[in-house]
Amino acid sequence: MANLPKVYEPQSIEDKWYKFWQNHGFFHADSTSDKPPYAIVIPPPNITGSLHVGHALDNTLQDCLIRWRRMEGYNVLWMPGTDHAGIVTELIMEQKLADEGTSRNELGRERFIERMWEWKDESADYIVSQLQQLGCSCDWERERFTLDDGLSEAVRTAFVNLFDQGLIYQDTYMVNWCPQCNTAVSNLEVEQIEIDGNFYHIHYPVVDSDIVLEIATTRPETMLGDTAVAVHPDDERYQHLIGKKVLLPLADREIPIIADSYVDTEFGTGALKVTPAHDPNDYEIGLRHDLTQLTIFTSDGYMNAEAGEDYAGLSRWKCRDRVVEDLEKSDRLVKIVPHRHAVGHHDRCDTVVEPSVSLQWFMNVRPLADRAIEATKKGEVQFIPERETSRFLHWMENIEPWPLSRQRWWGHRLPIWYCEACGKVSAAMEMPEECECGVTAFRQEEDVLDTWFSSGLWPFSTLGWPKETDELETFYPTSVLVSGWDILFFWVARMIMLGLGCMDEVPFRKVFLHGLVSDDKGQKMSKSKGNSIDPLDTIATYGTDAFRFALANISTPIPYVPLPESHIESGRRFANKVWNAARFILMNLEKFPVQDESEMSNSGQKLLEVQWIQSRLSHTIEAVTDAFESFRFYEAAQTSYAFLWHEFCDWYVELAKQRLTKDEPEALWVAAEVLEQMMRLLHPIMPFITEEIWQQLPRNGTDTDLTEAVSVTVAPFPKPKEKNSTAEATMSILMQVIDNIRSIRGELNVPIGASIDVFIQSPDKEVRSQLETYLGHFLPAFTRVEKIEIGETMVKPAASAEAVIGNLVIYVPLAGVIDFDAEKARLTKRHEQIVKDIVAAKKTLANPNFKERAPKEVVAQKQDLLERLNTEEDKLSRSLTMLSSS
RNA sequence: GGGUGGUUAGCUCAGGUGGCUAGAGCGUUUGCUUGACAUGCAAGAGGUCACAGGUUCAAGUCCUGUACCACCCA
Repeated sequence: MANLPKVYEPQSIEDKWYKFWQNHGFFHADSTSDKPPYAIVIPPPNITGSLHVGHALDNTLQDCLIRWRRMEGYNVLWMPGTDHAGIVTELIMEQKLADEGTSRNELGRERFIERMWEWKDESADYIVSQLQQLGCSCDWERERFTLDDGLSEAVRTAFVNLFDQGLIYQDTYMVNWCPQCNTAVSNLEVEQIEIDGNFYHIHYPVVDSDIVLEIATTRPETMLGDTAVAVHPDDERYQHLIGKKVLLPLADREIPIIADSYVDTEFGTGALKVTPAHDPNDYEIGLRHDLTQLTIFTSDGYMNAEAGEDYAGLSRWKCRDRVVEDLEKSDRLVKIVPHRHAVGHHDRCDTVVEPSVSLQWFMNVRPLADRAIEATKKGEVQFIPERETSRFLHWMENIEPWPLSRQRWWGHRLPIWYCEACGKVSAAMEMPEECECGVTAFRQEEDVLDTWFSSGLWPFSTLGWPKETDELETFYPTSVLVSGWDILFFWVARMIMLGLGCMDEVPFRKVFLHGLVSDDKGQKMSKSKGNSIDPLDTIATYGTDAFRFALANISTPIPYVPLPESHIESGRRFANKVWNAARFILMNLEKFPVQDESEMSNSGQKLLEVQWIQSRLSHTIEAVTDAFESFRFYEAAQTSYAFLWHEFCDWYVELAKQRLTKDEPEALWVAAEVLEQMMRLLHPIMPFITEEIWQQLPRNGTDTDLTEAVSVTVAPFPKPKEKNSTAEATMSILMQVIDNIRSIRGELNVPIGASIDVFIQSPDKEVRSQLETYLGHFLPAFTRVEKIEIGETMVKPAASAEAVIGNLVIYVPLAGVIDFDAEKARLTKRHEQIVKDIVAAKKTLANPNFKERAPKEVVAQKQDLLERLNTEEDKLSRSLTMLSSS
């Protein structure tokens, strides 16, 4: 065996094993297998360059599930791919073009798209390599991209179907318009951000009177598009003005004063300027009162001619300044009051959106939303954590039409055809041959679809839909979707609706929504905030497995999961611990080779510590399996960590060492077997180190699935065996005795090298016998002891420290060493705690109702506790008295 | 304004359906180069489970209210 380095070196093994797995085709799913299917479609990363820590978390958790199920014998498919991510990717490209001194308009649509494809190839390759470095066991032969031919066909098919069902329609409506990106966006893409703005109070003079109406607005420039002023019909202050007109300052237009109950009398001055073309609420008021919609902005956020010649050509912000200035000059500005309010920003470019009226394509999602609600209520799709269900349902119940079209180039052009002659609109997979009017010339819609439309088809378009493929047959609906909760509405909801619409079945049975990775201040990590961790840097510094362990370890069910550096370091230490445990075992196996692998599990079967560790291992396997089952990855990680470090290494390996000094290798062989199972158990979380170690370990030869497996990746996931509560109980007493002796030594500053004598008194014959059998062997592994004496009764040796465990007392004579004050302080502290616990236990037991109503076991347990505490208290208080009098 | 989640050790978090003497990691104190591991070993310190009521034999856990924090939606 090669020399194993003292410190685990992840870099030297990760590439090797990933290539090994790929060369063996372990990740490739079989579309016609008899094995039960298990499928996950990856949330396709945007081709915006590199992955961030959120992707690392999301994909680590998916890989855990995938690897676990693969080992459990499922026919596993992890479908990978990337998303063209229309607007964001275009923004990146536009920045690149600007750096090159050109622009997308200069390039033209065709050349621009070519550039995008070049970028896509580069970015997708990089993303794939990052996922591979993370250890993701995706089926790379099936990698997809949302603009692939097949997926594009799926988009057109879905679109045409929905159009034919009357669910997709064209309409002139108010939408959120991004002047920066020059496109409509949906509500979801608008982020409300609180900003410090102002309330501008403006006088609107009432026509043919001396009265002025004071209105307050946060956006004075929009007054140029006002077509009314509204007051509440019941507002006594303004009753007499309803039906009159005001002269709109600056524009010098007369506009009506109308009554509408939308107006909040408490808010501002109770008089609302109405700009139907540039405010969603005003738009509704405008419809109710048949007001003119006066558009005053250009699509890129400048004032147009309707704003008046003084303002046309100014930007929105310049215009605001000019309007305020002019109002002041004309004495119409009453005051400016600071006012904090939420303003909608496009989430992709942070530009303030401009609500505008335009002609767009919409999808009426109501019918599919209703089906999604029904499917959810029937449990056809289940959300984890459960609270997400109500968030989902609430959103679905209040869903609004989905604006589908984007005035962009990078994406799926709508399969909408306009007849050049009669203008007839039709939806079709390809350009129609002839229009009803006999003309054969058509023009395809210029707009592209919202990116989320193609993402919404992802769970079945990647499996070949609309073709009827084996993959669809085998893997749809997929098993689970893993994603951050922040895209529940954007993506998960759309997949469910479109899945129901196209496949007549939900796209996945379970949706696991994990938290978002945040920094130690609780802020979501993001590149723009500059507080994010780069996965590749982290992997280079700590190793993939350490990083993955940390990610699994933090993924508790809270909305923001902090990932401090210390957690990743902790992961690295754990990897190193695993490495060194293996190193110890492998080094000693050279000296004590396993004689008969089929006999491994029977090795040393009569040894208490063997029975104990195997029982503890079973508990661990059970807990980890259950944790994966219910998406509690943190529990899987923590349970494995605690067992491997604090039971296996701290106790069992130390005991095995002890056996080796006597040339008894059975305990070592069991250690090898336990470790072998632990490598399988940990493999989903830490794939690389487990493979490296597992390959070198002997395997129990009775299980052919195990012995024939060429990789831990395809070895069976460990199964719990029978537990042994007797061995666990006995071991627990021994461990407590040892702990107490070590405490005495530590707290009373017994020199490390000094040997001590130990006297143990116990009235329990069985316990005495167990101590006699094992203590002599166990103690030297953990502490330096010269002589042990065990008896039913015992006189406390002079100048000794003591410890009490129930009715068992330990004396450690420390003549010349003992510090009586320290010993007294130690016992007093323990005594005080016990007295407190006794009071509490007595109080419970004193209550007659407790004995009547509590289950028998609970009562017995409590009585038992009190008895033990009383015994300990008795012994401790006696010792304390003696200490005081000496 | 509506909704959801949170408040447990110095920090970050665990504590399904109420029932051990409330846990972990990190940090911290003390002592150790003990033949797997100083990315380690050993021994400690550290908590009125936000507050106030209520239900119950029994509340960190369930209910109501309050305070504060975070997020989502309008």
